[in-house]
Amino acid sequence: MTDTSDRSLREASLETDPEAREPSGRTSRASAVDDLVEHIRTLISEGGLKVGDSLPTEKELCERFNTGRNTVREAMRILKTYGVVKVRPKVGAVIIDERMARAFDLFSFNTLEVSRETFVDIQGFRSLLEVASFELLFDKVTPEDIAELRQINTELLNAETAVNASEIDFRFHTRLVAVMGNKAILDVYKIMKPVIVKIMMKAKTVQTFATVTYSEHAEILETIEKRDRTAYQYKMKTHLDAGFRHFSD
Amino acid sequence: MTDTSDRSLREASLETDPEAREPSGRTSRASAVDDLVEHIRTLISEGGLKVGDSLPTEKELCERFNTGRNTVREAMRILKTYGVVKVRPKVGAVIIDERMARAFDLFSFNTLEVSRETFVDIQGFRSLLEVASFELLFDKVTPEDIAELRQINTELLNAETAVNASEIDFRFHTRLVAVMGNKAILDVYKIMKPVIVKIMMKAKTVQTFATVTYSEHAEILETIEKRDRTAYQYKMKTHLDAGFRHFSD
DNA sequence: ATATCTCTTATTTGTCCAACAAATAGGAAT
DNA sequence: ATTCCTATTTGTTGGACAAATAAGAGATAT
Repeated sequence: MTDTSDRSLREASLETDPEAREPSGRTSRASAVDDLVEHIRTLISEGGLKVGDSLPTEKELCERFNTGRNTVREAMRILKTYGVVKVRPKVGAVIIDERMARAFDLFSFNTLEVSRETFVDIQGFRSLLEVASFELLFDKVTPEDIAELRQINTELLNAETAVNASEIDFRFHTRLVAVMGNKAILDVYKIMKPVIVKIMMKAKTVQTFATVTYSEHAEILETIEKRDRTAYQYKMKTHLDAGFRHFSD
Repeated sequence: MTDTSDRSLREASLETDPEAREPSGRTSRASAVDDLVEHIRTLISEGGLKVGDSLPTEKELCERFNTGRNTVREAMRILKTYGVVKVRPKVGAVIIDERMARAFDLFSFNTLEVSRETFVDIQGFRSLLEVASFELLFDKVTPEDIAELRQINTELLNAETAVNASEIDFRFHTRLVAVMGNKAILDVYKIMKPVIVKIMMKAKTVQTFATVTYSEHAEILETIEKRDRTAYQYKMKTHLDAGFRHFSD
């Protein structure tokens, strides 16, 4: 009873000023949560809030935007999932920037099978990063890099499972890409990790990793050491295309 | 009163079987929401649910995992933000895969200024995609591609604002990357859009776009038409490095 | 009689409120 | 300076109602 009257009263007061709280000219036909997310985003940008600054408490957000606490919580949950705020009890919501880490989570849902198209696309991309950019790679690589790469490669020999081995395989190629010293490229590589690892494991046993993969890596490292451009491109391309025959569709 | 007794009763029953509901061996010290997300993820994978299949209703999830409805809603909100479910009133939550689209949202928070490091990284990446991959580009490009690129470039002349012009500039380069026919590369490019557009706008007016940028694009298109590898690489590299001098730090 | 359309109904999601538990920052007391 | 207490804030739950809508019931035309 009292609840009902309260509601109609509150909603009536809202009706007198519909869409007034919309910062941009959008239609406001979205859900209350989406609206609120938009509000908080403008609150961050127009308030000039930087990483480390705090957002108002849940209660203050309720009052400021005239909405319920669960709505505020769902909006904050979205922002948390985006990796732009970190909520700590009592101290409130602090602005962060962990969007890259969230992107990793995003693609870690690994239920779907890798299609032939995805395989071709991903390996084509990797070919671009790891084969075509050999000039940059040869220019920047140091003996320490090669030593580390060789160290990672030897771990392949002791891997106990194919899953374990594919993780090491991925680390080898990640370390190679890291030589280029470009953070954006490295981030992209890490984001793609789940798919790449899945491709690496395709039709491979732990023995395959310890024999075929290991020696291919070793040969690739030799071409890098000798700065043999032609051999590097050939070996790496062959290495990346190895899994191709398993898509006989 | 009744609320309190109910609660303690329920929680007591839970205490008898702590962590029993944990599918994996993780500590269960995470929040109820995070636990529930994990539960639903295993529900999807172990249930073999595919895109298009439906999840149980909120109420069923409450009963099955013995949790409150708002907790279920926050968990579903996370999954919605990830782009793995789409919830429609009455019909329930349907499994989708719009993670790539969500990744775009993720990086569309554009409050932070582009640092010199980010500029160098991003442009280095673009250089890899647009300069180093000229062989692939020249191999696949068609007269229709070039016609479309030229059409996009002419739109630069009629742009009314710098924001508008930078969007067209981005479309030009996106179209160029699309020629390679690799979806993964194109997706990465689109994800980076906010940063790239911000870089494009750096210290440029709408006049700059209509004069300098326009003619640089036109020259690049000519080198592609003539399959002039050397000229293409030089022109494109120069084009990408243009904004460099604005970082005099 | 069948098909199609409209209306009703029951179910489900969206939002809000109230209550309590858990964590903790900040102050009070020692 | 340390310890304890308290008030505030977030985390979780239950309940209520509004809004949307899928499914079924009923009406109408062919």
